[in-house]
Amino acid sequence: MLGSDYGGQVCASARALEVVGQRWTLLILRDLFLGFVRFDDLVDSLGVTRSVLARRLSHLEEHRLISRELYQEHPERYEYRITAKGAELLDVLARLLEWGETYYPHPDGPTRLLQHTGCGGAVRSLLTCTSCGDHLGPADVTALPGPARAGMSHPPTSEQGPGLRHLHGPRTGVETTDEP
Amino acid sequence: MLGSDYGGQVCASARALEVVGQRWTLLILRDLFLGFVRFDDLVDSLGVTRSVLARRLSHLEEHRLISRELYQEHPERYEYRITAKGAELLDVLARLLEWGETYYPHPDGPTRLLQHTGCGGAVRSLLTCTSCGDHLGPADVTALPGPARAGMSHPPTSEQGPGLRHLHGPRTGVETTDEP
DNA sequence: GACCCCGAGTCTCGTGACGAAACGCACTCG
DNA sequence: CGAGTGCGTTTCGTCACGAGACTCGGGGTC
Repeated sequence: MLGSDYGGQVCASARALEVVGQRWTLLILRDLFLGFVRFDDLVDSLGVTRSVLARRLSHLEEHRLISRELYQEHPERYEYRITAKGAELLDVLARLLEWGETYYPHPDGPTRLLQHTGCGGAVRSLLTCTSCGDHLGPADVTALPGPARAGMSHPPTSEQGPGLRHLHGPRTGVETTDEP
Repeated sequence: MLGSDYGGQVCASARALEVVGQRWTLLILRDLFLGFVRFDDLVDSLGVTRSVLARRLSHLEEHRLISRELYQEHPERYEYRITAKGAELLDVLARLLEWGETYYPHPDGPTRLLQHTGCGGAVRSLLTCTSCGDHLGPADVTALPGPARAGMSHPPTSEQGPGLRHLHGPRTGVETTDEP
């Protein structure tokens, strides 16, 4: 499953998902961040098949989200490091982690915490307005077509345009059906 | 289910990806946010197969990330709305969008912009320290095992622990190999 | 040298998810 | 009555994945 081609899509999130949207890819980056940097460590930690892992690693390297570093010659052995480009996806993982902890919590409590290395505080990924600096909820955000999208497809049944107006207020709690 | 099983993983991001990690799922949520809320609109907008779309929608509804709303009786017709639970993944999409625009830009410029509905400013997803309030880069963050992970697997080759110490400084530019 | 161990992939094979496109259904409209 | 609409479902071939054996280069021990 999870091929990587999303056809003629113009939206940048589709292009991002063509690179990191395949099965295991994001989890591999998470593990690299956690310090699992060698092939067999990744296999053990993730439970991914060796063949799939090899494919993903070379794909990630091709796109320069990771780099291979020699850590031993005779037998040549490489470990994998996240590049800056790859590291910028950490926010995505952080948000996914928060979301998972919220709606599918582990019975014994959180499994991972992110900490600000400097001050030791907890780290969250927040939607932030670069103009007024406020932290926003999903309902405070409107999507606009950018320049590259002049006259392209827009929602047909425009009785509800872009946005989430049926959810009201920031960090809304409506229908917050937490479930096991 | 549906090939989305990430085995015995304890980490919450794996659990999150079991729900939204399948092909098309995140893009479906994006389109719902943009206002494509009916079946055929989604098919046209995404280019996804009808059968796959139907599977994804019912999976998303099962997990209460979306809800079906009757918009016409005789023939019963439903449209799909994002719930608050689903809307909280908007951050993930926002970050993915930014990342895609940065590293795989469309020749004609950005394709989507996110705007603060209140003040009109641009919206970004930022790692934020809840204690000191700073905005952080990936290299400023350390991952800690939480309570549910007492004595579980940690990186074996601990010569590099969790974190990204080989990238230095916030929002580092090292190796920022932008490429076509 | 004989033997086993290690880490990092590669190969083979069976299953199952996906893509394409036709089909079914319930209802409206002319 | 026949055509059109909106929403799925079915069928079928292909391709990606999971499981696990296998290869390869080299080290350690005796």
